[in-house]
Order: sequence, then structure tokens, then C-alpha cells
Amino acid sequence: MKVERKQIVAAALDVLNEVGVDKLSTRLLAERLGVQQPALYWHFKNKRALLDAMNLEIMERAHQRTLPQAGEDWRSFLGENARSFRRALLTYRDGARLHAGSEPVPDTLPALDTQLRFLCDAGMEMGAAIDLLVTISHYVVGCVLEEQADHPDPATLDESVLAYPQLAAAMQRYRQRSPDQHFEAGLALILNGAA
Amino acid sequence: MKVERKQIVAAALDVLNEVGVDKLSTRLLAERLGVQQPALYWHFKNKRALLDAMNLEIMERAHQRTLPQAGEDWRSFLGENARSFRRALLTYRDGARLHAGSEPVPDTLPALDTQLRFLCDAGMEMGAAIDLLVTISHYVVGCVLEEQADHPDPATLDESVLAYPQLAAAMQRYRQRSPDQHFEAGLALILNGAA
DNA sequence: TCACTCAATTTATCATCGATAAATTCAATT
DNA sequence: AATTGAATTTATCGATGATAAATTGAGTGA
Repeated sequence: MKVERKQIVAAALDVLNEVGVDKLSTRLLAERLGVQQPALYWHFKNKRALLDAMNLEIMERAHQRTLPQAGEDWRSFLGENARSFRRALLTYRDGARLHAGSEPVPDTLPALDTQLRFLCDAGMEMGAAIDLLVTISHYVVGCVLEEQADHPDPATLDESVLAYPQLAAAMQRYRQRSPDQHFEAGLALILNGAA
Repeated sequence: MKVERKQIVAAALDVLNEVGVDKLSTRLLAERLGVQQPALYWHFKNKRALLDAMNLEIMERAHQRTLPQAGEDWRSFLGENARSFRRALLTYRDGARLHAGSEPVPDTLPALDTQLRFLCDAGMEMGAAIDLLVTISHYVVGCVLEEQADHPDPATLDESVLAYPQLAAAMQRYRQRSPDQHFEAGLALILNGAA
């Protein structure tokens, strides 16, 4: 058989969605590709490099909204940018864990530069602009990280919560809204704070 | 030799600080305790349970500021609470990764209940109070996660940044401030947004 | 047509890891 | 002294990431 880097990454992402990052082994991936396991090490120096490539591929595929549109105000852009980032992390299982463990991708630098200029042009101070961007980034990662975490027994938690009526009511209310809505609430909080 | 659960967790935290969570193996831990590796499985059903216990121990040791003090306003409390949480995650290497991967600890529920009542008494709506608490939590985890990540080559990143003058200036400015200051900036953003 | 080259893969093998089964130790209890 | 049961050791398993060495096979020049 013959494989190329692109195919390996694509297959790895498929397998990722099927078994999760913990059970994504080089052997399982090689089997999927119809290849022996050490063959992968010709294309990637180690598994870490493969995971980095997977994260890069996810970002390039799904995180499109990295530049402000013409005439867009800063609040709209930052919101759409954060949503795009979150959607990208959500496109694959354990996407947030994969992203958090990967090295920063240098391809994001030009976009970051433009974003900073955009925010400064909108009247923001440079320091405030940076703080805002990284704060949002941290929030998104933390958010998706928990959204993708598989909490083993929600039933056990529910039982414990019953002892606290205030908390029980809060929990019920919390679950009425979707993860999207919770994300939006936190995002709005941050954007409001920046204004 | 004879070991107890408490000793195992304490030793595990020591080893965690020395080698990091990726290289924390049951054999290394057993060697540290002067015990054979399978002995650990008498006290913990698997490694996951040990990691959960480690996370719990870290939180119980260091995350003390979980209840509002008498007469404290909500902004002060939420700030101190967030700082306490962050400090706890920072007390041990890879603390954020460990926490993010661990199951939620039920001991936090009574404190959470009190926090919710406190925020509602301060005039906040229940839904807003929950959103605020979880937003802060997500932000803190995302923040420390990156702070503790070992970015392999900052030099390579610096080189890439040189191509973007705006970004280079921003980067330099960013590094003049400490992680504490960056954390505070983001936290202030969220708390401002809640007001 | 033949020899040579080099990218790419396979075969074989390692050390390490989490985990389990079975045998063993040892102090407390009867 | 015999028994019990908690706790540990010994032995071993399958899976994993990784490396070395041998092998394949298409392309190139003589």
C-alpha cells in the first residue's frame, strides 16, 4: 500500500470521531489505512506530530471566521470569531483536548495581526485588545473542554444535588438550556465587559 | 511495606510535580512508596480513580475560598473565589489538565449552593448567577491550561512573529506582564460584564 | 537490458504501561 | 494453636509508542 500525509490525517480524524483521542492508537490508524504501523513513522516523526497535524487540519477546515468582514463592528466580529472557533473544536470528538495539547499553529499569526489592528482601529488600546482576544480564547477552550468531557454518571450527581433545593432548582434550569445557549451567555458576559 | 490511601495520594502529588502527569506511572509511584506496583490496586480500582483522588486532594488543600465572607460584595467574592481556584490548579504541575480530566467532585455542591443563594440575594437572577459561575470556571481552567502548557520553542514563534510588526509589538507588550496580570485582566472583563 | 538509487514500507523487536490472577505474608481474633 | 481477612508480592498479560534492519519497487542513467 501507499499512503500520503493528507490521507493519514484524514483517516486519523475519522478514527478520532469513532474511538476518541484516548483510544486513538497508531496501530488502529494503520489498520484503517491498510498499512503496517511503523509506516506512519515515515510521515510523522512521532505521535505528537500526528496529533498536531490533526489539530491543524481541524482548524483549517472549520475555523474560517478569522478576519473581520467589511464594515463589521468589533463586537460582531469577536462573537462570530469565537463561535467559529468553538464550532471547529466541536466538529471532532475530543477536539478541545486535542487542541489544548497541541502546539500553537504559526498559520494563525497573520490573522491575529489583522485582528489586533482591527480592534485598535475600533478605538481599543493595544493591551486591552490582546487581553480580550486571549480571554475569549481561554473561555472557548475551557467551555468546549467541559462540553466534550464524558461525565460518567449524571444520575449520581443528581442524587447528591437533591440535598440542596436551591441547587436542584438551578440544575434543572441549567439543563433546560442548550450548550450553545450557555456558551452565548458567557460570551456575552465577556463582550459586555469589554465595552 | 505498608501504605495507606492518604500516603499514596501525597506521594503521587510529589511525583506529579517532578515528572508531570504524562510520565506519572503506577510503577514510578510504587517505587517512590517502596512498594510493588500492583499494591496500588488494592487502594484504587484503577489509575483514573487515583488521578481523581489527586485532583480532589489538590482542591481540598488549596482551594479554600469557596464561601463569601461576612459582608462581602459579590464582585469581591467571585474574584477571590476565582483566584483561589486558579492558585489551587497552579500548586501542582499539570494541575489544570489533571482537573479537566477528573470527574466533578460532589464535595463542591454545598459550597455551590451557598454561592448561588449569595448571588441571588445580591440581586442577581438565578440563570445569570449560574452562567456567571460556570463562565468564570471555564475561563480559569482554560487560562491555567495554557499557562501550564509547555510550549516547546518560543524562539521559533518569535521568528515567525517578526514578519508582523503590529503583532511583534503586541507580543513584546504581552510578555512584559505576568500571567497573574493577564489572568486578572480577563477576570475583570468577565466581572465587569456581569455588572 | 542491467545496475543503481532512494523513497516508502514491512518485519521483527523493545521498553513501558495499566491491569489482573494467584500465591503469600502477617497481624488480629477466636 | 488455628483461623480469618486485609494487604502485598510474584508472575504475567495485552496494548502501546517507538526504533532498527531488511525489503520492495518505481525511476534513472549507462
